[in-house]
Amino acid sequence: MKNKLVARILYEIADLLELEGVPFKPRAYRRAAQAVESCSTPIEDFVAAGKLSELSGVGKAIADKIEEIVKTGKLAYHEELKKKLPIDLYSLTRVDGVGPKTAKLLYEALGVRNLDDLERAARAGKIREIKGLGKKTEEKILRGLAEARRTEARMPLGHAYPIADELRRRLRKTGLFTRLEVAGSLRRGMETIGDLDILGTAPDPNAAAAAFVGLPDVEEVIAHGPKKSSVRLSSGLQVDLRIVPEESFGAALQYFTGSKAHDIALRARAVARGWKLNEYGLFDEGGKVLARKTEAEIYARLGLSFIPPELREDQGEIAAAEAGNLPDLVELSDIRGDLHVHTDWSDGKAPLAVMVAEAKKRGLSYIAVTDHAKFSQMIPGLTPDEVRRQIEEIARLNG
DNA sequence: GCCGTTTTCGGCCCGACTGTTTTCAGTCG
Ligand SMILES: Nc1nc2c(ncn2[C@H]2C[C@H](O)[C@@H](COP(=O)(O)OP(=O)(O)OP(=O)(O)O)O2)c(=O)[nH]1
Ligand SMILES: [Mg+2]
Ligand SMILES: [Mg+2]
Repeated sequence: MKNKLVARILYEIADLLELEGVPFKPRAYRRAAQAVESCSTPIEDFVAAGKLSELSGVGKAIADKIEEIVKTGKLAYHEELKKKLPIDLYSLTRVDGVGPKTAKLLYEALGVRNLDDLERAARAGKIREIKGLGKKTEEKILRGLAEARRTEARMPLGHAYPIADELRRRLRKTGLFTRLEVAGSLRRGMETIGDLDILGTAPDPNAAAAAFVGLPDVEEVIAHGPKKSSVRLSSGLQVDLRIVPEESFGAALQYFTGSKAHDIALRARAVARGWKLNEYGLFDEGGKVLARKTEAEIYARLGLSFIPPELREDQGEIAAAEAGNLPDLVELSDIRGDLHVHTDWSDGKAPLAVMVAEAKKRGLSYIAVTDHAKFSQMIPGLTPDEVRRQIEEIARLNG
């Protein structure tokens, strides 16, 4: 799967164009990069099918570039742009607090091209001498280097869930928060998540934020304010917390759930109506509140049916919501059966009748009983005769 | 460079925190 490689090159092009002062194109390249990155289908498949432009944000020009990357592993346009600034922008901007402008400044002042150069310059105390940078920036860069060198690993959704739950439990225990919800890619149910995004309301936001950055396994405080704080845990996982006024909770949940592209599209929709949408609410020309308490109100006021978080990727869901054409998502209640169930006939814990009763309680219409057969002394299993008897009991329960 | 029941041309989201700034640019969500 070459999605990561393609995204990386597109992101670099965005930074390089931005540094040249080119307007709007950086935004287009970033949007395309993000679309490719968050696409769970290999981008090669789109190329093979000639369907790259089906990705919203990818047009003819970028589609051609993606095809070139997939076929040759590189892109002439990208290499040409890099001649003017021959540095590893992608790696350098992975350092916390280092963006394209700082990377360029570091290259021009000190010849820094990569992370090793950056570390040498920081250790030698050269960075604090650059006009516009200082001691704190140098120290922050030194702290950020190790993290930037780690191989980029997004966390599987299933690993992130329990961590988020535990974090929420610990924050709730401080007694300083009234509401706490998980937002970001975790709420959207993405297969992998880059960080944890948590939204809260609190009577005393300063105290709540202080409790957050003071959690035991916080290794680094990236930002600390009454509305927004960010930390890195000792595991390397970043956690972002937004604290908003109670009445803005719906607008804030909409903002913080994202995705970024979905947020931007919704905000543009508000602008087209002469309104403004931010994490505090939807406002008309005069600043009057149109909606803010719930997400549902925000979508309704923008003329859209409610869009479930799982669909919020700006890949056609807004048009569908406007037309009332949103697909029905699979819910827990849609699960009809369980095709792998053990009972106490082998190594399961519950008797067959209990499993059947529980399955009915959960609204399942069938289960497949898949007890072990006898094949080792170590694992309990059914003999051919027991299988026949179990089949009879199943028939009785079905009857 | 992309996109569209306001448009196929003319727009392109909005705000919080930090550091070195004497008034705001850069980075990030
Ligand atoms: N309006 C707006 N919202 C943004 C922007 N960047 C991020 N957000 C919002 C939407 C995101 O889903 C949310 C959390 O940001 P993250 O960087 O954590 O992204 P997200 O959780 O979607 O993906 P991740 O798995 O963390 O990479 O903040 C932005 O540039 N503008
Ligand atoms: Mg996130
Ligand atoms: Mg985040």
